[in-house]
Amino acid sequence: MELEHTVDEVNDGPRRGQRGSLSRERIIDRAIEIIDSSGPSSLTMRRLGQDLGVEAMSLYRYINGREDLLEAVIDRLVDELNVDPNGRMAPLDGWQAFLQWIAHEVRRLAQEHPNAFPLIATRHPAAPWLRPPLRSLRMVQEFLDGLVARGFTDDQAVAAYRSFTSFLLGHLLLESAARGASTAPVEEPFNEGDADVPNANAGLEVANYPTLTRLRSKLSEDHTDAEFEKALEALLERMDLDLSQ
Amino acid sequence: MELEHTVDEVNDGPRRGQRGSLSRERIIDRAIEIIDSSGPSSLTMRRLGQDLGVEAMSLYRYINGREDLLEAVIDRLVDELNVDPNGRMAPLDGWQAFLQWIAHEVRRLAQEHPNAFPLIATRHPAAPWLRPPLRSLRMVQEFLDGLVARGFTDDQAVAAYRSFTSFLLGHLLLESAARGASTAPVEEPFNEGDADVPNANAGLEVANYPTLTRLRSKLSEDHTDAEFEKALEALLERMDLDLSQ
DNA sequence: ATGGCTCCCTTACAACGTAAATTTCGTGGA
DNA sequence: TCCACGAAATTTACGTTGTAAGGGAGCCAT
Repeated sequence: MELEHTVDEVNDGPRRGQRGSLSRERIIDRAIEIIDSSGPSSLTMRRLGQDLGVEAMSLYRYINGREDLLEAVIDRLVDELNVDPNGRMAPLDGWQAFLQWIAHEVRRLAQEHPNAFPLIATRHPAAPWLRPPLRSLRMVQEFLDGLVARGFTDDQAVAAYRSFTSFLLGHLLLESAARGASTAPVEEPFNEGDADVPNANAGLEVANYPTLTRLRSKLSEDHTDAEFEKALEALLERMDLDLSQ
Repeated sequence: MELEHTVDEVNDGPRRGQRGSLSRERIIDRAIEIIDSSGPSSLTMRRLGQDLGVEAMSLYRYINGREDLLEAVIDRLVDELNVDPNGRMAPLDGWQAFLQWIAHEVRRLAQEHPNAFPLIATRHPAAPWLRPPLRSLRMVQEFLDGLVARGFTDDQAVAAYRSFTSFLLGHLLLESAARGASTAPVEEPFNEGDADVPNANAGLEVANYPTLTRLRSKLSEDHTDAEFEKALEALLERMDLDLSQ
């Protein structure tokens, strides 16, 4: 292999190919870009190395293997969330505004990285009591602190953590699955036209289900924004009720 | 390879090793057992073949590749759900009882297959308007029919489908993640004691977060049952309110 | 110069999914 | 009884993956 690589390289990091061009940061960044553009299964050590102008094995000086890399990707994404709206929560807005802020922060993350969100949602966190998508120690600490500082008891804060994570996970995972399906180009190889009896494209099969045929267009409508806001409001109302009980 | 295989074989299907011992059914069954016991990543064509007393390539007569197998596994699991409580919904209980029934059906599935549920939850369904975990045409049809038959308008039924799936996904995915973590033996290889600076076991790191240390035991408590019921009731109440608005 | 870093590359291997060709075997007609 | 035939399972092989192990180039202080 010559100084200039034979394969096309995608991006120009700082000092491409030179010594010292690599760093854990740069590797993770690039990994996120790959996942964003074509899903986690397309993130290959060799492909990642090639994108960084380096051999695959070079990555192992900064990364403890592929699993470690995925963890690092998740941590990076989660860490860019700002749980505490006004730094060290000075003005202390109400807890509802606090939760609204967090919900929208996480939602923004899910929308910006629809292909990465399933990772955040389904990989086992470091501790078993951490619940995706609020799955970093710092985050959970700030979450609980934020609520306690706004009048929640310990038990109420913990209960809120549980319902809130369930809520976020359900809504955002389905949202990002929808977006991911349109974004990801090469995720599912899909059945190439096979002669045998594969379940043919669902488009034909749906004709056997009259109710589905009738409601198909309604089912395809996209009201995600409004639904998210509605459901979030409902959750907050319920929590308010539980608090004053 | 002699008549009796050299490797230990796990199970006794009908006519182990004989001709005709294989079938799509048996393959899928075995695949589910493997996933249940050690997670999807441990489901290997070679391992599956070996468990069935057969070479890996033999499976391809009945299955269209690994992706197809995973789809089949999901379909099988989802198909064993009985959406319609009293066959062809004769007595027509109220819609709340109807949704309660379904919720508990799906929850039972999630609890019986904690390692498989993430698959059901995150793999793209056949049509983009299908939302896990209610992701089969038959199921959604029966769901919508059930609600319409109980007085829902089309729009209300579709809206219910969306909130209901979000609810189920959020709660059950987190539940099964918790159970799966204790069940799955060999999923995450975990860092073996590395001399370098990997993020050490989270147990030490948690000391830096006072609120977490204080609430750790509370966070580890398991109230999943009560929480699920509570949240389900709250969802139904909200839907009731939306209906009468 | 020379030893010792750090950083990256080369080589190698086992495990994976699966295409293609081949063997094995139960079965029904001659 | 034999044999051909087709279905079922195996054999072989290839490309791709993650990664262990060791080698070598550049640089620095001695």
